[in-house]
This record gives sequence, structure tokens and C-alpha cells, in this order.
Amino acid sequence: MKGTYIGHIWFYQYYFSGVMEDGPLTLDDGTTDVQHLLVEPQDEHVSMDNVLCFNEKIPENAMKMEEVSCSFVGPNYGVAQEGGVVLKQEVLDVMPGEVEAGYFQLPNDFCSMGEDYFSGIEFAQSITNLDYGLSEGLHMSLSESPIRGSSSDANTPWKSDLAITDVTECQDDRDNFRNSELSDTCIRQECETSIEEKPLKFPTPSTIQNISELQNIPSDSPRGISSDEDGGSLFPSDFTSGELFCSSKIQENKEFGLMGQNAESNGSDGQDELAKISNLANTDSLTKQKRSRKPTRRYIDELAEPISRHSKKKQEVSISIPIAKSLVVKNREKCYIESKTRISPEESSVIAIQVPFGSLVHKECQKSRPSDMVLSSDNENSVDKLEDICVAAVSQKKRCGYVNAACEKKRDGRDGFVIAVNQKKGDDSVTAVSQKKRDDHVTAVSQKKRDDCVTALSHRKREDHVTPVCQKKRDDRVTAVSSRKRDGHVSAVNQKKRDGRDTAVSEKKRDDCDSATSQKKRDERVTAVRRPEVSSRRKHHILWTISEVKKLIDGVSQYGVGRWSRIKKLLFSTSPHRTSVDLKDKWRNLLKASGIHEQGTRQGEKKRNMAWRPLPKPILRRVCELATIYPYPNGRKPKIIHRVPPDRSTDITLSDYKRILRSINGN
DNA sequence: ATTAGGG
DNA sequence: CCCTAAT
Repeated sequence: MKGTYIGHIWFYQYYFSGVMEDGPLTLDDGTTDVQHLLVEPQDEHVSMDNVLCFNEKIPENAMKMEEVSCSFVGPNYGVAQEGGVVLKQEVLDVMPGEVEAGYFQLPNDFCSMGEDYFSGIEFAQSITNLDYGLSEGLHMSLSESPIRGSSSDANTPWKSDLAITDVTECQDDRDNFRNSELSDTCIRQECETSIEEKPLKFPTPSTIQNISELQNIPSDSPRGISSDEDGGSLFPSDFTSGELFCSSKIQENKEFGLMGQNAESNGSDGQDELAKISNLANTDSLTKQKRSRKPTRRYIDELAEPISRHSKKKQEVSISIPIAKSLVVKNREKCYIESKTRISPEESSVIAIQVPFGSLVHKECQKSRPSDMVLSSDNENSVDKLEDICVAAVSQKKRCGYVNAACEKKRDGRDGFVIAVNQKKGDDSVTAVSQKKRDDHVTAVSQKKRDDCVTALSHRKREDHVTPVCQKKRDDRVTAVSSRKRDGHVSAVNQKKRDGRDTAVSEKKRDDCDSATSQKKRDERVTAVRRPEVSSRRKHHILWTISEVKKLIDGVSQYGVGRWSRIKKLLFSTSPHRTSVDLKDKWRNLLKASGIHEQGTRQGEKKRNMAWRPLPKPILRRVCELATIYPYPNGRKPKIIHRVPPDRSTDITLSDYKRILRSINGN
């Protein structure tokens, strides 16, 4: 439930954008969500996902896609299948286990599809192209194509591979996690494959174009195609340095290898049409496949991991964002491989670099809370909440203007992603699943803290779930990364300002959580980064929404002034971020705003009040009424009375002044 | 733990 | 909002 606030905002935006409507939201699967999250970071990937999703939704396209994916998936038992499955999952929520069924069915579809299938293949190719364009690192996979060709006798296998690749692309993000499982194998293969891959280039520029069209990644696609060798076109020359590249390639290779095997097994399916696709297609597909997968992951990781790391090794920090992305992806892999070994050095550098980044990380915790809050608030009145959220969002934006601005770029693509993330968060927080960990870590902490911790924990869990395979590395890296990403994106987005108080309070908790959650390396990194950030950033004020103000007023009218704790309990139980003190302060502010005790002072003051008092008149009116009934400080009625005497003196002066004026005027 | 109040 | 003091 919690973490809603942000989530709502995002949702709101999301709906408006209409991009992800069905996809992310519908996804129940935590894994899927995660994938989305991961994917989002990459604009390209995101767009792809969206496209794919749409396609799926669209009857025709969807049919093709599914069929293709299935057919392809079938062959690639491991990777491809996963990809295909993932897609289905997104749409249908199909579980992994179910995938098999889909897999089996696919062959039928494939056969029945026949020529249609072929068209589907085109689609796949286009997709592949997209992938290709998207997955910068994929070009590496090309090397595999030859391998496959040799290994897989018939074209069909290739076809399947291609199809798989396409599917995979769509799912790349999602697959990435899964890929992680494969990662072990991939890693092994990486070294071998990576070398071979480079030499191979993708033969089909046309496909690339198609891809670019689909993905809207004009620059990237060309680059990807032409640059298989270059790899670097996207990446700075420095960047291309073997390690990163290798890492990405390795993953791809792994996948590829898996794919290839699968494809071979599938070979029996071999449709004539598929055969048409021929080696080229195969190579392309292979290449694409490889790329797509790894890139995704890396990309995600990368997001999580600031460019700083990259900069470390490569000085590429200054690289443009797109480039940075690609780099990030590659780097990510590299990091992935190297992570353990290098971590210490990277971290040191990272930390230094991350300083800015760190702030984002720090936000993570904050974010989680805001989201939670939001959720809670949402519960109340959807409409009101929406408005509130909007308002809050707006206000937040203002406040966090700089942050938002920074995030805006990615934001579009990410919105969907973010939403998904939020959902996840919410789910996690709410879900019993996460509780275990949470309890373990957080249990001791009070609920408030717990929420914060929970969010943090949930993140971790999520990661864990998503990346079951490479847990060690992944956990360290991914968690850190994901958290970062999240922080960066979400926090930036949310940036809402979590109550200063909460943040302050949570700080300790947070630390605890962090430490508890990842006592691993993360502590060193994140904590180090985070704590400072936290200290610097805390103090986020959550905007009071009109609905909240209304509730407060109702509470005051019901329980009278001064019963803040009661009002809090009864009316604000859902909004953990509003404490009794907050209520009190807010009431105080409302009184000021209402001008009740304003004493009819000068116009200047009134105007000034008006300026900072956007409250609706009815609300102000109610406040005034209540104020009269319940003078603010409980016993303060007298105060009002007190007010009179002072006024009198003041009045006298004024009257005198007026008289003087009159006299003057009269004269 | 709550509340009032100042900063 | 934050923090403190008083209760």
C-alpha cells in the first residue's frame, strides 16, 4: 500500500502518457515488474517494450508476436524461451511454469502459421533490428551466428533463433534478470565468444533501419549495425576497452549459446519459410539476441550504477547520455564480471563520483516512504487523492525542480517503469513475501522505520527474486544499482519530500535497514554514500493536500483542538507521514491562513497572507468557525480576548491616525 | 507519549 | 518542518 504516493503520481502520468497502460500495470508478476523497472532506464529498450506490448495488445500484431515468440521460444529452451515467456507473462501474466505449455503450443501455431509465420518472421526481424539497434552490445553476438550456423544445421533453427531474439528483445529487460541465471554459463562463454563476436558484423542494414523505425533509435541502430566492430561508435573508444565489451559479449554469448542449442533441438520444426530466412537472418537474429539481452541487464544495472563507475575506468564520464547508456550497459556487464574483484577500487572511485549520484541513492529510502504514503493516502479517496497527488506532484516538482529536470529526459520512458517499480514496492511492502526479510532486518525497528526499511528491503528482495542466479554479484551490484536507479529515478521523481521529520527519524532506521539489508559491500558503498546524502538532503516537506486539510478540519471539529494524537490516529492512520505534531502545526498554519487571529491588521499583512494561502474559501471559512469554537491553544480562548486589548491600543492609534487624516482631508 | 510553542 | 520543553 505504501509508496503509493509516488506511485500514483506516476500512474497518473502513466495513464496520461497512455504508453504503458496495460503492460506494466497489469503485470502481477514481481519479476515482470522488476524487469520493467530495469528496462525502463533504457529509453530505447523501454520504447521497445512499449511497442511490443502494444503489438501484443493489437490483435494482429499480438498474434504474430506471440506466435513468433512461441516458436522461437520453443527452440531456445533456455534463453529464448524465457524471453518468449516473459512477453506472455507481461500480457497474460503467465507464470514461468506455464511457459512450457505455451512453448509446446507454439509449434502448432508456428506450423499453422506457415506463411503467416513468415510474415511474423519479418516482424521478428524488424524486432530483431530494433533489438539490434537497442542492444548495442549485441553486435557481439554476431560472432555466434556463424557458430550457430555450424552447430545448427537447418535454417529453421536460425529462424527460431531470430524469432527468439526478437522476443528476447522485447523481454530483454525482463530477460535480463533471467539471463542472470544464465549468466554463469554466459560468463564462461563470454571470453570465448566475445572475441569471435566482434569480427562478425551484422549484414542487414535494412533490418537495422526497420528497427530504428520501430524503436525510434535512429542513431543507435545504425551505429549498432555498422559498429559491430566499433561497438565503440556508441561507446567512446576508451570505453570499448576489452573488459566491458567482453562482459557484455559474454552474456550475449551465453544466451546465444543457449539459444543455439535450443534452436538445434527445435530444428525439427524447420519450416520452409524459416529456412528462407537463411543464415543472414540467423546471424542477425543471433547478434541481436545476444545484444538485446545483455544490454538490458547492463543497462539496468547501469542505471542503478551511476556513470561514475564508468568514468572511473574510462574517463567517459563526459560522454553524452546515449553513449553513456550504452557504455553503462557494457560497463555494467564488465562490472558484473569484474564486480567482485574490482569493486574495491571502483567503489572508491564510484563513491567519489557518485557523490551527486549518492544523493539519489539516498532518495531511495525517501522515495519508498513517499510512495508508501501516497498509497495510504490514495486509499482514502481516489479522486481526492488523485488531485492531491497531482498537487503534491506539482509541488514536488517545483521543489525538486532540479532533480526532476535531470530525470525528465529518461522520465518519459521510465514512467511506465517507475510505475511498475512503485507497484512492486507497494506490493512488496504489502506483500507477505517480503515480510520475512523485512521482519528479520527491520522487525526490531518501529513501524515507521519499518516502512522505510521495508521499502529498502523490498528493493533488495525484488532484486533477489529477479536475479536468483548470480545472487552474489547481482545482489551486491544489482541491489546497489537498482537502489541507485530507483533513487535516481524514483527519488528524483518523487522527490517529494518526505517529511523532514520522517527522513530524520528514518535516518537511523534507514541506516539500520541498510546495514541489515545488505551488510555486504553495499553497506560500504551505499551506506557511505547514503548517509552523507541523507544528512544533506533530509528535510522534505510533504505538501498538505486539500483532502488532508479537510480531514484535519473534520478531526478538529470532531475532537476539538489539541487532540492531535487522536485525530492522527483516527483520521490520519493511513498517512504515516503526518504526525500529531504535523497536524498541530498544520492547524496552526491554517489558523494563520484563515486570518482568524489576524486581527484585521493591516492590509499589507492580509495581502501577504492571501498570497501564501491558496486554501479554498470553504476550508478557510471552516477553519475560522472552528477557530472561534476552539481557540487554538486549547485554553487560548482568552488569547483571542487578549487580542482585543492590544488591538484596542492599535485601534486607537489607527483611529487617531484616521482622524488626523480626516482632519487633513477635511481641511 | 502528547502537546505547546519557538525557530 | 524541526526541535525543545513541559506535562
